[in-house]
Amino acid sequence: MFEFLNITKALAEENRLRILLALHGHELCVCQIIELLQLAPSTVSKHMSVLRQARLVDGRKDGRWTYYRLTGNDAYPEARDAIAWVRKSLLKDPKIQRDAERLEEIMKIDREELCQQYS
Amino acid sequence: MFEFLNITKALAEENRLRILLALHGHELCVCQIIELLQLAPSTVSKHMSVLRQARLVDGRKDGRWTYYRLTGNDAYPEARDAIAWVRKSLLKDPKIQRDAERLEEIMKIDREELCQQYS
DNA sequence: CCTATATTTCGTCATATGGCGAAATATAGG
DNA sequence: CCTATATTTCGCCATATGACGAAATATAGG
Repeated sequence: MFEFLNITKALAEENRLRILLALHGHELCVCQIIELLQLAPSTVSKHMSVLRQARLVDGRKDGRWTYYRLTGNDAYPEARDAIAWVRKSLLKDPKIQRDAERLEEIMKIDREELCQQYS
Repeated sequence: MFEFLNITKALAEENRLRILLALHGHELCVCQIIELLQLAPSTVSKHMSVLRQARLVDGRKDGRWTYYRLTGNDAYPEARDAIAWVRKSLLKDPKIQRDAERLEEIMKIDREELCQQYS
């Protein structure tokens, strides 16, 4: 129950849902998520920690950057099902579609250049 | 997005999850849910209104009593999938199993007798 | 070792939410 | 119409949470 509640609470916030959808199919570094959501680094970091606690995402540190990805298939079943349900439910949502478009642009930007804006 | 968030927020609270699980397979009147959760009538009523707003449950007034049931198959797909996911994830949870046992006892109690305790 | 920089942690503030009791509402039954 | 009763609405309080900026941490690269 406790672990399941970690998941539902993690899903009960718009920005975290946007992050989950943005992470589909590739990992992202924190500054890319910051750029997408236009939130303070500390805020995004907190969201990532909530998502990680719920075991919906996993983080990997590489040099100065931290990359997050969906736990996906290697996740435990509740998390995997959750991600599938969220994706199915929101894929056609206008805000999510706009995010997907913006994300394509963001991923084209050189990471050095992108990150320097926020620290 | 707004409607989906209504669902995830409704699911992000332990007592509401217990209510959803308790409603599987039959409708319940408010005083039965009060007895199960041991919460004040006003608190339960608020929870039911949150669940109803999320279109996870539906209420039907019959005389002095209000009966709630899962929207289930006639629900819109996001709600139906949510209920199935929650059920699958929590069916074996100890607290939920104890609820199921207690609920069997509660449903044996005459409704007149049960309700009079709380108003 | 020193500096720059990416991220996290911490403290604070404003708002949201769960809980209750009191009052309001609705209905059954005299 | 009056009373009893099931439920909801409202107002209040305590706690949880999202937001930020400042400080702390970790790492790359001189």
